[in-house]
Amino acid sequence: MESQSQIERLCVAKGLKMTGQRRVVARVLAEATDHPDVEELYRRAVARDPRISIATVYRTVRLLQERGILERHDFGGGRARFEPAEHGPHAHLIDVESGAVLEFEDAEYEAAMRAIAERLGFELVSHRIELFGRRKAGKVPPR
Amino acid sequence: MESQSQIERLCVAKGLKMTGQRRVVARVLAEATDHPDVEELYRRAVARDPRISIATVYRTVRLLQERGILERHDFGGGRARFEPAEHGPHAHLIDVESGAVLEFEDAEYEAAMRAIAERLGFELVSHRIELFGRRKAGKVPPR
DNA sequence: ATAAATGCAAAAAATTTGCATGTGG
DNA sequence: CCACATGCAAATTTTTTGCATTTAT
Repeated sequence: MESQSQIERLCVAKGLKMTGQRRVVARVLAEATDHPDVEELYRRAVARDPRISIATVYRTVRLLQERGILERHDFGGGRARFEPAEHGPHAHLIDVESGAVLEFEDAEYEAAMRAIAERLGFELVSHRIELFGRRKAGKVPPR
Repeated sequence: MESQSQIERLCVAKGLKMTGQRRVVARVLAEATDHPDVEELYRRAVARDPRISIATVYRTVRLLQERGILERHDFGGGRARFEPAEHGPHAHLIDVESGAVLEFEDAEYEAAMRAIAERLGFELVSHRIELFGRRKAGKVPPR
């Protein structure tokens, strides 16, 4: 049997019943290096196992989101996109021309964000940092 | 005649044809201190002038967004929410319990964000900083 | 066994669009 | 005047749901 994905481990830790479908979605998410939308997740899931419906994908991402396992993003383009939350602290830089999403570490800013929240009387639960930029001439697109 | 709203001025600057409906939406947006969704914008617009349809509100926010006059946000809860872009540099703190959105200045971080983008080979076009927090016990909700 | 998950298709929401009509420049 | 904006309702798109059936524990 294939080894458990990180996402699946988190699901189990949260006491979720692990069905075949959820395992497939978990694996697809764990393997994604991009930020797929539901339609794309569904496509990838079906490729692994046709015995899954889009309704289940919707139900699953919603569930994982509520459990804090998944993060939902809106990078423009109309549809919600997802990525595992345990991806470590990070922020996004979106290329406004191509829509490509880069990630970068923001460990140094996390404390600062927490401090801001504290100042306003809040305990920081999570954060989102998104920079929208235009690739500078002469620069190679970072891979 | 009522004085022109800031948003309307921007529309004119962009060469947009100013119709009664657009003027109303512009004014509603200019007066909003919150981050209304389309439904809410429509409600407020209709209150000012019933001769407006929701389709026009959709068309208008899309147009203003494309022109960079409006910003679209996804604070969770499923629907897109809007605010004027010329609102100055700012970031949001969302109360995860109530969904309330606070704004705070982030001038001190803007330079840092720009530096990060530069490091990655990008010219910073805009950014988005969203903190999600839980109100700490004993703290009064900031106004 | 049994409470919960799934598929399917229908329903509900959210947004866009075609077209006849109205209107700003 | 006339290109473009609007209203309206229909069409799309996105997401949720009801219910009979299957499945994990």
